[in-house]
Amino acid sequence: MTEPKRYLVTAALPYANGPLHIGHLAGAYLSADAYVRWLRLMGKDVVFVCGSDEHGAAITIRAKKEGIAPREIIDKYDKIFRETFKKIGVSFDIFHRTSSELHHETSQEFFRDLLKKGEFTVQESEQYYDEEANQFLADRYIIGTCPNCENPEAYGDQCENCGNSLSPTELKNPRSTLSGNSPILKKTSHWYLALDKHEAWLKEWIDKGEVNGEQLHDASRWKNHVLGQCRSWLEGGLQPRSMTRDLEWGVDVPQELEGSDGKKLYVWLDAPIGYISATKQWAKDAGKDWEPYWKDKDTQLVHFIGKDNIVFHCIIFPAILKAHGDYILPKNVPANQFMNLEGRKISTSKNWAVWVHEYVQEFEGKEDELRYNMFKNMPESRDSEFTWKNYQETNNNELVNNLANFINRVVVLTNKYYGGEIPKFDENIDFTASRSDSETSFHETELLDLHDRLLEVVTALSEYDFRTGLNELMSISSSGNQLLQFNEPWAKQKTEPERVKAVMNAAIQIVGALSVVCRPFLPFTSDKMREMLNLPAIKDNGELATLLENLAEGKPVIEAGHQIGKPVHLFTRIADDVIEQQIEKLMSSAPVDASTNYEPVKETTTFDDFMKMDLRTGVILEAEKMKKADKLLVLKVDLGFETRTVVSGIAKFFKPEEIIGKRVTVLANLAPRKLRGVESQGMILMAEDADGKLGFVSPDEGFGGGFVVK
RNA sequence: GGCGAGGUAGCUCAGCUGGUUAGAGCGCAGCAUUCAUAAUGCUGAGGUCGAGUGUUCAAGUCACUCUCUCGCUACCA
Repeated sequence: MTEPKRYLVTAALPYANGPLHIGHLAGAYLSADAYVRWLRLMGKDVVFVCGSDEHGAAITIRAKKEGIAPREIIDKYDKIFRETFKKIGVSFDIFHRTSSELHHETSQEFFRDLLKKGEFTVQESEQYYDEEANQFLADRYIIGTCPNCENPEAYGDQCENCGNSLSPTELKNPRSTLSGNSPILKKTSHWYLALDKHEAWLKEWIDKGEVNGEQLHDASRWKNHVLGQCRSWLEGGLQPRSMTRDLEWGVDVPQELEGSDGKKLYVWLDAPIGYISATKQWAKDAGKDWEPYWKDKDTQLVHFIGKDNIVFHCIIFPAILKAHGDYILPKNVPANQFMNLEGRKISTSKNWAVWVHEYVQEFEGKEDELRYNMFKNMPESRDSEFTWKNYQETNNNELVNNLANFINRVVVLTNKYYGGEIPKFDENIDFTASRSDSETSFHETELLDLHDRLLEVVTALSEYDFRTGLNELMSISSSGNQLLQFNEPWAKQKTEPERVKAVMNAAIQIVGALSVVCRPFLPFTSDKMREMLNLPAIKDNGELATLLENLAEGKPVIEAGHQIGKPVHLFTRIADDVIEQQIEKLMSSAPVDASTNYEPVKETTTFDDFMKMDLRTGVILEAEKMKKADKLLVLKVDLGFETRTVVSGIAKFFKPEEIIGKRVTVLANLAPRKLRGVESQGMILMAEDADGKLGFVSPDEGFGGGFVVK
């Protein structure tokens, strides 16, 4: 495979329904950013696109709940995204929005095109429609009389009395749960992408990186978990997938199409196309042509995403791109796994997270410190963990003690001995080399060694191995510390000043190289170093490539005679109390937020309705786990007058042997229902806290089974 | 239950198509050192590679069984 002419790098579009946390950074954005910054330093033609994902049901539902327009929500988070990304140094060439006109046009155009190419099948059906609520009704929103058992409260998908599954049109006297009115049947059609048609080539593409015998990428370079998940999907057989929805908020299905009324594009069709519309907008702003970036075979397309997005980026979107015909396929999709926080999963709803917009505020000027820790613990091939303690350790022990300290030593000594002027030296003087500890080494081999070590960082980055790249970076700094330690300029300055000049010159070359190669990971530090060294700011335009060429030819990074600036502390220690404060904040904010998350009180009911329920005390006699079900326990409950079999979804929280003899509250007159083939004759009442944890509602000691609860 | 990904030194993780005494960073111990933000360098201790069985001249690396963690999925009236 030849060297690509240009690169297009995408990072997952963040969903505009909440701010960014460190999991987002570790999942996609920082690796993408390092990759792009590296490409720029190598002088490559690269475009880095992203944007807010602003459609979909979750935003609609939330807007309704809060009584505001979806627009308010997406504007709020789009703004936060932009500020946060900028502050943490994620260097998009464009951050676009899927609510933009250009995006709507682009997705519709795409849709039309796929339609024209016969990629869609239209499946028409009659669906209930609530004229008052002005929308089609999902099955669960319809209640009616069951055709089998005459239960008047059967749902559109299932009757809970007889357990039969139903379709809404089978119900007698259907009514809408939204308005109570009887809905009307209305024809509706949806467009299905014939994914099954693409199964064969997708298989070949995933397995071998080939399409029609043409080698497009090296499949062995894709991550295991990415390949595994794709194969799992392909094994299951691909089904046609609906690409339209009955929704109010989203990209309209092209209006000229029959039946497009009230229909929107499925967000998962619209979102990846967001990469394309973003590229278009970028091209427009930059006066470039967007098409080669998406359509030229010499372009390398890379999607950076979290593991939750794998199938969409590796199966569905490629199918769409291929179906369209003109578009290239991604060269790699280096999806990361998840990052946990202090031993628990990051959770937005439980407020168990480190919010990036808060971090950049509270730790202003310490953006690279977070970036460093993220790269260090990047969940490249399995879930990883962020802890504040570890953040402190990596900062103090690695950034301060190793990197910043090395640079500081060199700058301080150079200022002290030479007034800040990089010394000229005699090429024939030997000094101890950093890595080999041998006396035969001299200046030139030190430069070549530096060249090789930079190359190792470069190689790691090209293989999406950011963790290794970071380690290589730090080992360059370590070798600088060795160089000083072995040669002891502070001791030799008086006795062998000429030799010290050679050593210090070599040391400053390492610092100069670090100022360039640290940039993909630590962009702010890179800038600070350039300033301290009194070197021109990096324009992200091939500086690293030039540096490598020079070193290969034995040319120094910085010429002797150059005047550097005064020492500045690049990183400073983070004290224990700062870390303790953060941990405290995390611990205290989590439960507080959970408690504000109470379920709203339901609509007022009547005493009569309440009295319809027959609640009884009960005692669990037997309990066993339901086979082939993770959550279900089959219980025998003593109700005094009889023993009931009750199936309950509590297996995650209770072991069968532990709950025998437990007093419980039972809804005794609930219609029986079959669950996994076992008839459940009642329901055990459970309390559920904000974390979803369950607890029994138990009568006091002394109550046996069968007594009335009222 | 089905499928996928993992379980490697105290911690965070590398170990590609099976091949000499299993690696890195951090932490820890000892020694050296002071130019530097009590920083640095050297040396060292630490692992029956989740458990078991098998294939092989040879297995962390392949196969099977089991077990634990995470994700998707089904089942929580």
